[in-house]
Amino acid sequence: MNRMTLTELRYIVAVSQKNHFGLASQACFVSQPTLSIAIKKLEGELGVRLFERSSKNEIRITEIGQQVIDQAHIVLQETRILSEIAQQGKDPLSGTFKLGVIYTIGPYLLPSLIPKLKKLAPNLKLIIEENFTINLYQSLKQGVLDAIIISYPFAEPGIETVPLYEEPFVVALPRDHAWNKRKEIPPEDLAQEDLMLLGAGHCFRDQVINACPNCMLGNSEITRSLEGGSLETIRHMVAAGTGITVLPQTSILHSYHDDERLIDFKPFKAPAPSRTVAIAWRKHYPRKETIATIRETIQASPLNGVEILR
Amino acid sequence: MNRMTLTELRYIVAVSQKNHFGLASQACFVSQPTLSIAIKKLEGELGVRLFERSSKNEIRITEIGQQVIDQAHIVLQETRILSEIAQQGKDPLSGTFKLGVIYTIGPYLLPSLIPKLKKLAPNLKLIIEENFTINLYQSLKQGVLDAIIISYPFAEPGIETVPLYEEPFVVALPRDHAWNKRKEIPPEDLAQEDLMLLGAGHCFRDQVINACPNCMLGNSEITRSLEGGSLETIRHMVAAGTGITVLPQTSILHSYHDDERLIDFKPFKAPAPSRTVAIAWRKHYPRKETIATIRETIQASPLNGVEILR
DNA sequence: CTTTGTTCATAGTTTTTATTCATCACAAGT
DNA sequence: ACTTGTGATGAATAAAAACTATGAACAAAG
Repeated sequence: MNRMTLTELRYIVAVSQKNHFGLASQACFVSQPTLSIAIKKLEGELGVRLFERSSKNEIRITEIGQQVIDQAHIVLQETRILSEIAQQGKDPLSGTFKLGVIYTIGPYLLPSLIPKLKKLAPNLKLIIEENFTINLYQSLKQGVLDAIIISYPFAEPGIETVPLYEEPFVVALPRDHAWNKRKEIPPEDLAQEDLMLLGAGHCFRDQVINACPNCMLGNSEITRSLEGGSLETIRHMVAAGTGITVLPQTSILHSYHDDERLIDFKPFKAPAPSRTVAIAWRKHYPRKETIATIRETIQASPLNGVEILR
Repeated sequence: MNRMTLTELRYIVAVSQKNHFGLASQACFVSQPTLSIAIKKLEGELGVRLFERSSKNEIRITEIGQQVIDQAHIVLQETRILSEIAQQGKDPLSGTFKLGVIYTIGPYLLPSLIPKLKKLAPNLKLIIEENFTINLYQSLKQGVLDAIIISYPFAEPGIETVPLYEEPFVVALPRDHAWNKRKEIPPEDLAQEDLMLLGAGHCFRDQVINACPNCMLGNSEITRSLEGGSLETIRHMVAAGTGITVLPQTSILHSYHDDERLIDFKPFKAPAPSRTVAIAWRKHYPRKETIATIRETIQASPLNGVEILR
């Protein structure tokens, strides 16, 4: 079982154009016998004579030969299109890229990242999903997402990560809070206060709990009613004087609204608790250059108060 | 410069369907390394990664890979169509066949031949051209016609002929002609009469002149005015008593009209002059079977009074 | 009637490509 | 650690495609 070849199709097209085996073979950069044999083989496979050869004078294309050559043109045209498709796909900054970001990073990172990427890679269609780490990981593993931006610790088999930056946590107090004269807050002091945290599932919640011993002892009803809320919601509640919270440094950049005047941000006492933000992808993901571009874009002009990690 | 292969396209389509190199290789009846290497080569040529391989679990198709595979489907589909076209063209009794016939044979041969061929080869589209031998020959040589039916002598370089049948000439007299009691006419007697002949260009004219010595001595004005006429026109004139003529035997079969009663047909004295009707084609013409069918059809039920030649 | 030139076909050989078998490296589960 | 399933790799082999040289057919010119 021997099948027809694109080369053979190129040969018969050349013969049909030159009306001459010798000239056609030159046009194909092969010797004349090569072309003769290839066409003979193709004719044998198809079971039809494509050309009428007369010693002198020109070649004549048979009726069926003309139909076959017309179709060969179509086949070759489609292969050319295939090459073009691949050619366009070569650009790592083209096509669609699906990026997942956890809830507690997205609102602070994306507003600056997306316009920069759009400028740097106008042909890259970026699709963003915000979700919990666990859901992003599932989507990444299944191939629904191309990369995700999460917070350490994050180590999964078959997934590679690179840290992007480290951002310290800060304490957010109402202006009239008793601590508003303090320069810095030791993490263990938070145990005394009504600390509002995000619901379960947010890794930021766990990180804060880890960083601040016993802070969950005074676990109030307010905290429970915050399940499903966002950091922004909690910030509003701080402004309203409901309690205090811990926020990532980068969220302060977004405090250009009214809350700003009603909230005091206090750094933690060194060593301040912090989180490491990283980008993760499947180990065998083929478009690593695209990820590198995103990574560089984030690190080239980092958000305020974070430390770039290389 | 190394080009993509249809086999490679079949491989990537198989992998996309099986999501598994091993299974795909089985589906293609090759070993797994064969398939791996072929795909690697194709990816190298296209400059894009088509599949994301993870050791465990299934293969994932990249975004660009999916586009390439979609296009590969199209290419393969078009090659299948090409094969089908060739398959249909295999039937020698399909397609178009252009047959040329000289003026003095067409009207007598074609009325019986065409229906027979239509029944025998319903898929064969027959196109008929009637013309002088010289014009038919030109068209045959140029490939405009596939075969021609002519009268001997006919020998041209690059053209093959096979005789079909031999038909005697007969003399056509008005009923009231002086010769109407004679059983047969010696060719040389025609010199005495007002013989009407076709115009120059008709080979039948030359054949009659050759067969009947001196018949052109009494070359009348009538004969000259017949330039451009047909045998049927001349026959009408015989019926009208204008003169006598020589006709091929097969034309009598068509004398079912009124002229019949007004014309006497007399055979020539043996050896009666005759013409050999033959079919001719280019030596390298590829559809010889089609010609054989036409030839057999003509010879299977010959016209009245002709002798089949093999 | 031979010679010459053109053209495609064929033979024999070489080079290139495709394929195979055996084995490796890797990651997941057990 | 061991086993299993996966694709990749290396060396050897089979298959194909390619080339050079030559042949056969034939038309045109001497």
